[in-house]
Amino acid sequence: MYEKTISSAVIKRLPRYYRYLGELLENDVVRISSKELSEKMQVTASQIRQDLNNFGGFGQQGYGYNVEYLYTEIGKILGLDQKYNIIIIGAGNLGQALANYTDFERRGFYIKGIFDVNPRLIGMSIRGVEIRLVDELERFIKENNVQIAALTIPKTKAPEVAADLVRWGVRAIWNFVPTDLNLPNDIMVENVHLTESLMRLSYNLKAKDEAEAKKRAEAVREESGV
Amino acid sequence: MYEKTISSAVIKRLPRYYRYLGELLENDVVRISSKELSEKMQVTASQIRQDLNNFGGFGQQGYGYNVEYLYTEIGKILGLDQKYNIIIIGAGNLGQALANYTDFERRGFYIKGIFDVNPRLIGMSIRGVEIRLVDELERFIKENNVQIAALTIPKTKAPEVAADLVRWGVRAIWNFVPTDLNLPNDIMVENVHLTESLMRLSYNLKAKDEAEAKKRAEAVREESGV
DNA sequence: TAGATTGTTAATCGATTAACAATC
DNA sequence: TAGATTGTTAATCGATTAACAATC
Repeated sequence: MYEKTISSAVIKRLPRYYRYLGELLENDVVRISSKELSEKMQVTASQIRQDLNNFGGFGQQGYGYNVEYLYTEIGKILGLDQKYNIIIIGAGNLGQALANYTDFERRGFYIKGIFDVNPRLIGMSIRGVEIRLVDELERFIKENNVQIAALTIPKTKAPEVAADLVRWGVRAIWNFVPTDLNLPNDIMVENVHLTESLMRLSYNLKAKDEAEAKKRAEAVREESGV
Repeated sequence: MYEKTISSAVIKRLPRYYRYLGELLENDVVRISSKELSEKMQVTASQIRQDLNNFGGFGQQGYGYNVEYLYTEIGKILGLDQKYNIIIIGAGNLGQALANYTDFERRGFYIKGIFDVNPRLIGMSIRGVEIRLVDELERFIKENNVQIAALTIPKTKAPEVAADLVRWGVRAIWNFVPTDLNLPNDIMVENVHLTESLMRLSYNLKAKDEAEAKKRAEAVREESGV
């Protein structure tokens, strides 16, 4: 029996559907058609129906989708009906910012520990979560059923630390380090590369400037007679 | 004359090429073929050549690509030969973490100001950059040629603040707020949605668990005779 | 010159959109 | 029942990969 795997383009869109449905729910909207939703989200209705039907038929002909039901179902698909224990490796600015972000818990992601190599930070705690020395990692991961590790450490240390984490039982890495981690295939890696994100912005700014400069140059050429 | 616009799939890959080439450069590698690079980066050589040829012929038949030259050229394409002034709106944990991140300056992104509504924070400074009251935004943007604003404020305020920023001259928004900003087409928006990123991780964890459970179930069925 | 590797055209693959029968 | 809207198949579009002539 063959297992159809869902394309990553579809997975990327699911959280956005989830967000829009959550907002509709907050506004007490009971039902919505793919057409209405498509107008709000600026995608095609066809795409919404195709995407959802990868997972099942959640709608009803002639009616559309029940907002609450669809919201719950997408939540399940995304695994938000489960709880995940997270640790943060690296208690620098970004690590601390993540630890302070309260939104994750609402979705079932619980930050259980923060680790650093700097002994000065040890004992401090952020929102009740203690900062510990990395020496404790192995024991902590095993004892606390840690599934996800957020990596916010310097680039040079990242490959080694990531390999350790995996060896000790972590199944997914949320990687904020600007490098590619080469880990076994069954380990999930989700990259958040902030500098790359900024570069895309600057590309677009520059491309826009160049397009405008070109347009201006053409206008001048035309004026000066052809 | 017709202006070919580069697909966003290509743009997304450019920073990664840039990163790999930077590392090669650090290791004093002088030349590289698309084939060698493709093996390092785990993409096809064909894709590398296609991507680059959107912007020009940077290589040489029989030789490959000069690492330093290609690095510099991709930098120019990404607009990294220019300087950008950034402000951060929202001096919470994430805003402060961004302000502390020194890597951005290396790429030409200069954080010029941090703004908040909380008067208690005013006067504090992070790496020499003062936190100011949002009242000063309009004047500051105009006087400092600010092109990019990083948005790290609560969701409820985001649409209004974004509209103001654009009105006062900001051309690009680096949006950390979990919402879609509806801004004029000529304003660049780059989203960093951390919760969505975590959701993709949890999707993958769950999908993997389910696939394994299924496999186990099948194994049992076979054992019990068919 | 011979070998290597690009730049580019053609073929393939996958994702998006359109269309419509099924059905609530 | 008639109208609306889904689920799904077919058509289109775009992106990736393969192939190879050009050329260093």
